[in-house]
Amino acid sequence: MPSIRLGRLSQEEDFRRVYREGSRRTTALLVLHARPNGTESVRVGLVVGRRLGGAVARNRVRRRLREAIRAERGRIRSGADLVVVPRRAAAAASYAALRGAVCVALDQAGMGGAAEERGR
RNA sequence: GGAGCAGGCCGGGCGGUCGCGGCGCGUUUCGCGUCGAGGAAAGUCCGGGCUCCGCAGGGCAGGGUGCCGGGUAAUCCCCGGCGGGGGCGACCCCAGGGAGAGUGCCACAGAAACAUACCGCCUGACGGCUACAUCCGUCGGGUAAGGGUGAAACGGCGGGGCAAGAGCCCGCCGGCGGCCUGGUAACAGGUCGGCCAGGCAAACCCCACCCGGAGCAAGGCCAUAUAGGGGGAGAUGAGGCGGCCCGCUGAUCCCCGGGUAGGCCGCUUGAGGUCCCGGGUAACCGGUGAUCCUAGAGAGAUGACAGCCGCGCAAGGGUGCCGUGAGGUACCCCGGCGCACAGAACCCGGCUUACAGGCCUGCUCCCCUG
RNA sequence: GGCCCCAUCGUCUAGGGGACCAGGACGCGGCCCUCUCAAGGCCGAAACGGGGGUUCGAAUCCCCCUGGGGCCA
Repeated sequence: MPSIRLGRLSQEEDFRRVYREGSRRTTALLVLHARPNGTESVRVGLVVGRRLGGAVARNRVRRRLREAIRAERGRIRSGADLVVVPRRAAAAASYAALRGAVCVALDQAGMGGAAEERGR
C-alpha cells in the first residue's frame, strides 16, 4: 500500500501498468517489478500486504525497504517505475538482508529494463 | 521475614551522522530553525460532540437498560450504599424489577412436574380359615408423616395430637402480608397475623425508563467534462423525511448513453492536562488563580549506522565463605544475545483485550525477635 | 478509517435448550459383488473456533476474545 519519495507511485493505474508491462525479478525476500517510464524521474511503489503482519511489522518492513532503496539508488537507471513487493519472509529479515536483496534485484532488473527498451 | 489483597505510575536514557512528514523563516533546483505516536494509538463494545438528511413532531414496530441514591455532555461507564455468594482476613464476584396477569417449557426417571396417590400406614364392609384376635384376598374411605425417582415433590427441626396422619395445634427458624421505628431510597430492626402458591423471564411476555437515521469514504467549495444527448413519469401530487403509518414538505424525479474519478476546506486548542484553594465519604464539581499547551499524513511521515550507560537472560573464568563431595552463595572480570504489547487518520469520555521488566502507597494473615 | 455478516466431520451443509442429537451428501478406510475396474450394497473413522456466564442441563441463550468474508468516494 505505501510508497516512497524520490518520486512515488500512487495511482492504481500506474501499479497495474508496471505489473502488466514491466519485467519481474524474484528473490527469497521480495519481488521487484520494473518498467521504463520514458521520463527522467524514478518512481517507486511499495506494496506491503497484510500477510506481513500487524501495522508495526508492516511499517518496519516498509521503512527498511525505503532506506535500502535510498542507499542503493545509484544502481537504478533513470526513467524507471519500480514496484517492490516484500514476501512473507521479509517480515523477519534484518535490514542488511533486505538491502542485499534490493541490491541483487536492482542489478538484474536494471539490465532487463535496458534490454527491453532496446527491443522496442 | 514469608504469603497475599487493593490502588496508582513508568514502560529504556543520553548525545552524534545520513534520511522522512508538518510548520515558520531565508540570499526559494536548496538551506536553517522547530515539533513529530500510545497507555492501550488496538478491538469497534457503549456514550457524546460535529456534519448532512427541511423540522427531529406523534404512534406502531424494533432495539437497549433494569436493587437504591448520586456523578456526568452522555452511557451498558464511574462513585457511594443495600441485598446475595465466596474467602481465616485485607478484599473479591453478581443482567440483582415482575413467576400473587397470561402463554410456554421442565428431557430421563418417577404415581405425580403443579396438582397427583405406586408402594406403604390407618380404617369400614364382605369373603377365606375354627371364634369378634392374628393373617390373606376383593371393593370403598382417610392420609401425605415413611420408601423410592429426580436438578426440583403444596417449608425445616422438635413436641403435642390422632385410627393413622397433616400448621391440625404449640415453640424456634425460614418465607409471606399488615402495622410501627430508622433511613431520601433500596432496605434493616421490632411486633402482630397466619401457614397461603415449585423452577425457568440471558423463554415469549408484563412494567418502568431511554433511543429519529446515517456516518469525516459525513459534508461543503473549486476545477475538468464527444454534452448540456435520447426515452419516460409528474400540482388529479413527482420525489423526499428511519422499516411502516399519521403528519410535514412541495418540483423535480427515474432509465439509457457519456464524462470526471483531481485540488482545497472539514483537520486539530479541547466537556484539555498539571499544581494550588474551596465544597463533597467518593465519583466529581466550582475558582477573576498559576502554569503547560504544539503529530496532523493522504499508497499514508519515526528508519539506517555506530557509541556510552541502564535492565534482563543463559553460559564461561577468577577470588572469598559453607559443604567430605556433587554443589550452593557473595563479589569481580571478559566477550555474547535480547529490551514487552504494539503505530495516530474527525475529536473526546468510558469499557474490553494485549503487555518483558520495574517503582510507589495503603492494608490483611502467618512466623520470628523485642 | 467506518459499517455489516459468518463460524458444525477433510469439503458443502441440517439442527434455534433435553428425547431420532450431534444427522445427511461428496470424499476417505474396510468388506461383499465382478475375471478386473467403475457403478451398486453393507460396515466404519471423522466435527459444534476458544474462554466465561445463565439453566438441573447449552452446538443452541447472553458477554468477551480469535479467525474468515462483504460493503462505502
